[in-house]
Amino acid sequence: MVTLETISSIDTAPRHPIRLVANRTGLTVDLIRAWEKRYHVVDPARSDTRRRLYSDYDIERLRLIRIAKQNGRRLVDVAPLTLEALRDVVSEDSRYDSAQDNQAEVFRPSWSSALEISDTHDDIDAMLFAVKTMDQHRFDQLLQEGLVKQSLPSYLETVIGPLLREIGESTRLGKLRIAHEHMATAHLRTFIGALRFRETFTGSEPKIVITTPTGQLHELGALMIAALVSVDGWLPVYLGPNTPADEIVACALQSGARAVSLSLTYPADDPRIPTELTRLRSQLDGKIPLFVGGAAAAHHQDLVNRLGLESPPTLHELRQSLNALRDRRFGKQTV
Amino acid sequence: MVTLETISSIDTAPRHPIRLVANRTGLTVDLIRAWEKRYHVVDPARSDTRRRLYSDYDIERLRLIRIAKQNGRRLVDVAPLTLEALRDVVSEDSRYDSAQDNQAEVFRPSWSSALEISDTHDDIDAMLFAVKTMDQHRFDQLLQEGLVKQSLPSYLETVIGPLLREIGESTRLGKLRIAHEHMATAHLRTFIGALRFRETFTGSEPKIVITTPTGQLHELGALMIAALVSVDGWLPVYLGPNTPADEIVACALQSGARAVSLSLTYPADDPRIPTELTRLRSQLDGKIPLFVGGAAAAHHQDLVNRLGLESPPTLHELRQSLNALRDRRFGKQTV
DNA sequence: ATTATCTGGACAAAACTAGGACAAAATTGG
DNA sequence: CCAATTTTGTCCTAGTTTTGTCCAGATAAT
Repeated sequence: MVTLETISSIDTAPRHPIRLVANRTGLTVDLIRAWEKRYHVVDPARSDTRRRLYSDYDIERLRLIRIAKQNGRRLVDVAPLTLEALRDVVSEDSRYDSAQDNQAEVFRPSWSSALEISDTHDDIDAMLFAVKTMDQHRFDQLLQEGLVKQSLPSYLETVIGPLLREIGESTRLGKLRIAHEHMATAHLRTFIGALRFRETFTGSEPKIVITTPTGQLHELGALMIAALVSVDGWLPVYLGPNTPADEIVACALQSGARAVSLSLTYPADDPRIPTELTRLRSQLDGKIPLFVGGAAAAHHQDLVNRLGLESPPTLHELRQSLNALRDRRFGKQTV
Repeated sequence: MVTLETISSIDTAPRHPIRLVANRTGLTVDLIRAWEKRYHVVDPARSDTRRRLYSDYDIERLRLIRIAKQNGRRLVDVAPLTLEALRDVVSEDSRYDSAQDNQAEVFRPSWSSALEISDTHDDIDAMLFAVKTMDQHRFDQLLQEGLVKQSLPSYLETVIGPLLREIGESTRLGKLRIAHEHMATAHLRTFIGALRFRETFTGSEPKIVITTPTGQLHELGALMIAALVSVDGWLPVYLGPNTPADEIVACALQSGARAVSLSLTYPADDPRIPTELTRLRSQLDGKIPLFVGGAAAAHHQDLVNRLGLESPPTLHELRQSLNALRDRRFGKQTV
């Protein structure tokens, strides 16, 4: 059935520090306190040392109030409302003119008990929360903000990659709906896809064909690689997912690519993978190196070794290999 | 207190701040005040600090007056009318005015005529050539340049749509390789996906869930629709391709969407389509209209009629239907 | 030892109000 | 058709309220 989780299952146990609440709601710590001071918007429990401890119920309230404010409500008017009344107001505003986002659902953070240490973990948590609550605008905002905090490569490695794994995992465990995953994927697809165009190309960059082989429909890994290598002075020829070996070869030859990179994610045991890889290897001959990566690459370690493909275990090492390859051909000296 | 609940009958209780009224009516704050100053179009109550507080009745009046103005009425004439008289005027105007879809006119300037048609054909040729020669950079450049020549809706309709058909056709006939199609698709996917973000969202737009049903893997049509409706004041909730009916329903409910739009392309005879559409229709009930479009929609005409789905044959008509739906906020009150 | 949170208050930015100015657009008159 | 007039949307100033941010000194957590 399609029924959403019941509202009554909201947890009122106080346990979240103010910082986490700020991360999830997109409000600042100061603002949450100011609202409490002025209108008693929420009235969190306190630890024995007077630290505020918020419940999921409180977080949901704050989230709804943020939305109500965006709809033009005044804080004075919405502050005293109960959670149910808040839902009604937000939902009414959304029905007749609609809002940022709307209806709520419980978020039960199973894995965030004591882990809010690192900055990136907070970011990912906030992103997951935005996905769970279908807050598209906030999700885009978080993606964008996260990028300015660090370089593109480290961002991809420390935030986007883990985020993808979390979303996949949560969906598999039923903590996220497929619809949530789809929405997140669509946004990430556009976001990462657009990253390629941050770089300016001179036309003299070596080209690299990037795609996934037949049967592999998940393209986000490949897209990440495309964005990544464009930073390092490659021109990605991105073919999207599910490309037959013959087509990859044709493309590599026509475009004069210097390398080919494949991303393997799911399913890991697709019988077409060995066939396609072997075919690719033989047709590309030894002239064009073939890189293989992704979560499912490990399942084919033997094959990769036998065919002599490159399979750097991390994005970082992939970059290094590619940089070496790029410089080698140019005759530039490393070391 | 009956404050924020009943919407069945129009409430005269004053409770909405001016910003919310502006959001709902699409008028500016300044304009609402100016109308009050000059003609006492509405006469809102005041809070104890002289802030204006509007009732649902006021909002409905303002909304009708805006429509009356768009239909060519002068403010002087409609300002003193009662709500009932306003309804009569508006419904009479829209009866005689077949082009009640004023928005479309803005984006479809009359000066875009014969000259552009040949132009767009040249553009499409150039794009096809860029695809054939795997000249990604040129392809992106052409996509970008084409957009500034005309409005987004007409661009999608006259250039991107035909281009997609050309590419599909050419690939089927063997004039283009699959690799070419893949590359073009990947670039178009990112390009169209990013178009959504050209619009600035105020948070007051009604939402529309856009996706393709299970088995339909081609998402570009759906993506075009997402870009299209975002210029008309909708907030697309884009789920990408291949979404099961249950998930679509869950998403529509959770996000409070006012409409759902599906794109059917290939395969046209997938047996899952009737099942999924039927399921969708029954679970969405009559409350959320379901739009169906795309090349394969014609194959299911019977089903569409039987289920009472909306299936506008062109993008233009889809826009008109959606615009009408967007502006029809209050249920049609008989008499 | 450094970082996070607490309280209370100060301050600044944003939003609203009132009244009026101004120019674009529409209408009227010649 | 042009010119004068009216209508209408936008913008400005100045004063008020509401709201967001910041600071200082103290306590707690890591």
